[in-house]
Amino acid sequence: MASLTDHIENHLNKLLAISTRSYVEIQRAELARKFACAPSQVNYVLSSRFSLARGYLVESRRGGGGYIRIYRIASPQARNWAKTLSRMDAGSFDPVQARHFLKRICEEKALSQREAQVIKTLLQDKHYRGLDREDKINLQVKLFKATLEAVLRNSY
Amino acid sequence: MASLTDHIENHLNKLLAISTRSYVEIQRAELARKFACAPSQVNYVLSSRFSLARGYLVESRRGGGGYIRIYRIASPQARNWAKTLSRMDAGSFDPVQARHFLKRICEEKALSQREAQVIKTLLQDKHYRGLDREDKINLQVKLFKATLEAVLRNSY
DNA sequence: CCCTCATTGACCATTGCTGACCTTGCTGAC
DNA sequence: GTCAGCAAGGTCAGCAATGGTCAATGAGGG
Repeated sequence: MASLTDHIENHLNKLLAISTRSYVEIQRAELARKFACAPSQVNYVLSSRFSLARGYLVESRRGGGGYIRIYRIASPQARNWAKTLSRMDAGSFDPVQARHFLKRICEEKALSQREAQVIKTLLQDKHYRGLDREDKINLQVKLFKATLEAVLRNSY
Repeated sequence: MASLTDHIENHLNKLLAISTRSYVEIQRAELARKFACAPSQVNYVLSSRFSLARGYLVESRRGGGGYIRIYRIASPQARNWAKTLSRMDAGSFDPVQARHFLKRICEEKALSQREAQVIKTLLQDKHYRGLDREDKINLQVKLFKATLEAVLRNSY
């Protein structure tokens, strides 16, 4: 069911695709008018669909002549994923960010759709019902890291 | 005596039959309205008639613009694995057999080496240290099944 | 009379959307 | 220079729109 958020996401992705630069520049109010929604809806789309973990960078300026720029950032190399992975621990782990990370390396072609799907499954809280929060997070981190490392090991 | 459940099952099967895709997409509330029943009745139909054991997969999303998708697993072979999977539970689960199962579907080219590697990783006991034996087995079963379901869902 | 399958409702979780209020940058009057 | 005023964009709490779970209850068939 394509929601408004989905439509706006699509629109922005199209703009990015046809842009000759590495970014696309929009005006929040104008975009809101085009989709007949509240301006803050644009912020919602940006934060839920164009986050850093998904490989985008958003930059903006307020005031007269203000704008919002959305950059598609260049792909990190495989060794950087390892670094990112190693930085993850129970303390800072966030399943949402982890999912974004998966989507990202999937887009980089380092992971197939199916592989991503499999690993994403491990991040679903429902499988860990009955455990306390700490055990759950701990397992999610461990399995997430272990499985990704297994994949990356096998890609050479 | 055709029960409400039977009627809904029939309806969904018709939709599946005429669908051009490998799945049908519905909205729980809407379907409940059409059959004048409680929304949770739909969940009952899904779990009792469109289970993995019967060769179906169900995927859903909550929130505004949410949906429920029902997939019919296309290949008879895959339906067979699904049945095997659905029979696995904490009582009978055995990591050794699970590995054999992986090996088999790997040989049948339904699973890549890398995918198998990922799933094998989560069968390793070492990740579950600190949990009681029962919790461990429980998690291994759940994750094993859930990840393989993810593969099935993506094998079209 | 039981036992199993079917139904329901109360309560919960997740995602999307909006409006009220806040912050920042610019420009012009004085 | 500085202060008022307008023109952006930012934040966040809260409501809306979905679907999920589970325990209690009902209905039929043996």
